[in-house]
Amino acid sequence: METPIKREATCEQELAAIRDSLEILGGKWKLRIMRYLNNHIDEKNTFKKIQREVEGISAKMLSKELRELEINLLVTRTVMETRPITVNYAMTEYGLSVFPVTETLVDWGLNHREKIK
Amino acid sequence: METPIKREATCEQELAAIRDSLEILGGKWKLRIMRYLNNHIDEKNTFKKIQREVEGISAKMLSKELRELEINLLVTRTVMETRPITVNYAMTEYGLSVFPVTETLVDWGLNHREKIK
DNA sequence: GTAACCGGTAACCATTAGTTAACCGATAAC
DNA sequence: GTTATCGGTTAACTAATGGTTACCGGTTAC
Repeated sequence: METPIKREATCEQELAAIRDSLEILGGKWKLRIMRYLNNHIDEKNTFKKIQREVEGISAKMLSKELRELEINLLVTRTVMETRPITVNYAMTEYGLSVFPVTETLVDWGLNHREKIK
Repeated sequence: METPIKREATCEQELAAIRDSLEILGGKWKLRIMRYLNNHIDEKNTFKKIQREVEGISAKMLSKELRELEINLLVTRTVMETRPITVNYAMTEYGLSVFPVTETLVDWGLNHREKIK
């Protein structure tokens, strides 16, 4: 993975950058899926397995979200010639760059739960 | 601001934490508003000023999003006795804890724009 | 033969998110 | 007296999100 370059930006550019990020990573499921894949990077992650572990997601949504992540080169989809056929989803090199985003959200969420308790 | 404690968590807990974070910070506008306020922390940030600078947001959405941020103790709302009356919005101490989240999204967005160019 | 697992898709529906435009009272500027 | 500013609210609407159920072909286990 290439080291991300630290960039300078005006407030306006920063807000546009957040908008761009959310266009690709926003919504209820994408960052959760990315985090799951990041936590299981050396395993085979089939459709059903992801659906079991990303709690609450329907087949329809999972299918749609994975397709969009694939289009944005964050995830790869590989049909495995097993019996029955399985499909393996994996993070790309580029997908790894999302890790800091999920990390800050995990930290914030854990901290928030403590705070409101 | 208290130093956030680093917490250990299972994958399941991490995904739940992301869900919690997104319940409060998710959607098209909240993180952009938070970033704007963070970048103008020592200024008076009136409703109209925020609306001008968070490009594209309507009065209705801004009003709704600020109300929700206020409910979650991330932002304060203060009516100023100026003529005409203005309303000042400011980040709370707790609101500052969102900074790392917006920071990673800014970085990712800037990097992504470079990448797809 | 029947049931179950895999990786989905299709149709339908309800809810939420977000946009647009008009409007409000109060005050100030011309 | 008219227009503009401030901080919104309201209504009407469309688009996007998401859930539910049923179903598909292919394969394996009983």
